[in-house]
Amino acid sequence: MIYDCDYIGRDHAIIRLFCKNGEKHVDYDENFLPYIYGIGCTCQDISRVQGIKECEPVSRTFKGENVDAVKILFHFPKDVPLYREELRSYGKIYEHDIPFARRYLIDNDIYPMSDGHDLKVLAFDIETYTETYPDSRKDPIIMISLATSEKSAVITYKHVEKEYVEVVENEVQMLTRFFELIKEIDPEVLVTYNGDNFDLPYILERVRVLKVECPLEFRILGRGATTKVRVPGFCHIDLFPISKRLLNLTSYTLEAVYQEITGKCKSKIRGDLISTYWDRGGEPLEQLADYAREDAEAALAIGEKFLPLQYALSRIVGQTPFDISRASSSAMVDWLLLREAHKRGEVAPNQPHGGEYEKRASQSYEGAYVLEPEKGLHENLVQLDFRSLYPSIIITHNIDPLTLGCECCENNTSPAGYTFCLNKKGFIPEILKTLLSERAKVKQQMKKSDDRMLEFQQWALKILANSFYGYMGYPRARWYSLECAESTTAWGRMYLKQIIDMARKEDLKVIYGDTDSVFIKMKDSNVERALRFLETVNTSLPESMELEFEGFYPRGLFVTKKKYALLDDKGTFITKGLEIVRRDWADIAKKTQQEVLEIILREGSPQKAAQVVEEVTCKLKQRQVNLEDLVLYTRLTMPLSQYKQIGPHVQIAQKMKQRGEDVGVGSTIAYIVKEGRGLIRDRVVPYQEGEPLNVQYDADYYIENQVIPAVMRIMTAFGFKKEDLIYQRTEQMSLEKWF
DNA sequence: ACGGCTCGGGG
DNA sequence: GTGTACGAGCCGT
Ligand SMILES: [Mg+2]
Repeated sequence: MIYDCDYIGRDHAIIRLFCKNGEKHVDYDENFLPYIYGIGCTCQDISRVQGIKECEPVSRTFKGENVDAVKILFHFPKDVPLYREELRSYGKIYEHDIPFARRYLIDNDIYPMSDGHDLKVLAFDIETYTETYPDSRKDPIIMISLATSEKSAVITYKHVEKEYVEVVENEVQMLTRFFELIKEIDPEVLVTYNGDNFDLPYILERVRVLKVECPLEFRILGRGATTKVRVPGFCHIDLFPISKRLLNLTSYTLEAVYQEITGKCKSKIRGDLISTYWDRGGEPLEQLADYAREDAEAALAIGEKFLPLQYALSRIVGQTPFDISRASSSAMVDWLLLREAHKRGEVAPNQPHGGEYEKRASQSYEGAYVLEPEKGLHENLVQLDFRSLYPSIIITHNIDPLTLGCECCENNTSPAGYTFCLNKKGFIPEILKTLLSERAKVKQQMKKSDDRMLEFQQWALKILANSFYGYMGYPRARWYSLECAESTTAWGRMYLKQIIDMARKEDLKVIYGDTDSVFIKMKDSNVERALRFLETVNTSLPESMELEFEGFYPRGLFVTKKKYALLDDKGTFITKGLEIVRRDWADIAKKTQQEVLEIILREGSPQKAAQVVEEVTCKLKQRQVNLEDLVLYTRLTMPLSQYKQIGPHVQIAQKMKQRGEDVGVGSTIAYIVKEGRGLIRDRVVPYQEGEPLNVQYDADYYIENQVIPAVMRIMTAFGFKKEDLIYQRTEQMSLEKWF
């Protein structure tokens, strides 16, 4: 099984395949050469370019048509970008931007992670001595924690009396010991949380500053926001980008992700306090060591959850887990198609060039159909969903850049006005069919076997199949086609509207519908009628399309399009689009919103929810709330001088700086809005934990700009106005009653 | 409603 | 590394 691939050499590339089949070993291949394709030029032209290794005529297809192409070979991968521009003057060039190791896997029909996944995983994490924000040139690393499935440990250089702590003399020795341990443990996979952007570049810099002998190589690829760190010989997986892709959370701190996955809490020591814990020694130091260990253990736990899916995707797409774990689903589809094109002798279209990307990115088209909900609280809801709506539409209607625009299949014209030929094979629909039938096979196997790998395999296949529609509208896609993307959603709208119409004709009450699902309100918990409706619908749908029973919900709250909450029959909450997510909301707003949702769904009482809001506004006015519930946090991400929009946090940072406080890039600004007139940004005061505020907070601001907007997202569904929710000392309502 | 700006994880 | 992110949410118009 191959878990990573790269190449070495200065003027001749040698491919390295990192394998483990029981034993670990490296395979080398020095007989593979970089190449690109040229179309519309001859080898005679090309051989005029000095430095090219070889040129040979080849027959290929391009956009499905036979073409005479030339295969231009180079001595070394990095020669490609060197000669690219010159070669463009002789004709069109293709496949000129494919990293060498990836090209190798594709051309040699090698699929990484193919048999068995018995890889050894080591998770690690560092703690640094940081007073303001981390500066790897001067702030030392003070602890390194490691975790494997067998044990966990912390290395440090202050005395800590804990059985898992190994104490050494200084930072240099700690790093040396860390490298030694990696060698001893001998893992294939290195797991970190945000290691691409923090831990690995930091360790590398410390190694340089301290001139530590380092047996590992860290290759930093891409600088800035897209930094990735490759450690040759290992597969480094950063769980942060994976967590962002796979989970839907309000924040993606290690703690939040760990809790989501395990249901367990872990301790957290704020970054700016770590140096204090270190300096104090004694108990705080022990707590710091515990925290460090927990971090590595948490990363390992998250890794155990996410790695099998990455391995499965890697094996299906045919690229290394290192690359797969950092790729968007559209990028994965691109690599999958590239490989399939190569198998078919098809030259791949180029990525957008010049202004093409911007042009594509700025194009918009009509998306899915969303039915305006019948607002309010409903009971006994049945949800019916199309099974893989977009994949089945693409297959049924043979939606593909190459089948687009035919004259023989007028009856296969999308509501967007594009006709797709049904008499020739489409590239994308064919691959999609294979993925779906693979998935069906895996699901069959799952009935006979309880191999957990099958579950991840079918999940990976599902993810990929569902990514094809988005791919066609993805501006960087090689097989980009706005017409295809547009036609897919157009047909989707058509089918969903058909279902809604049919349901209404059968006298079923449709409460809401979005993209591929409808919610039908039943008279009681008996879902018989909905199931009969399903059967009727399915006989009328095209063969590969199917409407399915998705679930029954005793209660559901519908506010507007895309904003609703459900309570399922197990008592679990499902909310869409309602919750305030960003941290520029104060806790009081988040908590009140949550409480309102709970009361409405569990108790079915919007009136009681309104009362709760009124109570909160009352407490705010009477200054009975905790200061911590009012604090707003925002991070400074650039030097103060660079801000074009002066938000409250920028304003306060400017003030703090004038006062001589150190507010650099990366500091988190905590602030409270105080009473007064004028712009909010002129009325912010910094908040220090535990310090009493010597000004009054602005109760009106927290009511009008925090609590009310947060709960109004929900309460509008019941016709409440904001005046109904704010506590008034004079009873306006009772006055009205008298007249 | 739309477009431009800002942010994220790590210490 | 023969590749330079991206999507959500807010604010001002
Ligand atoms: Mg840590």
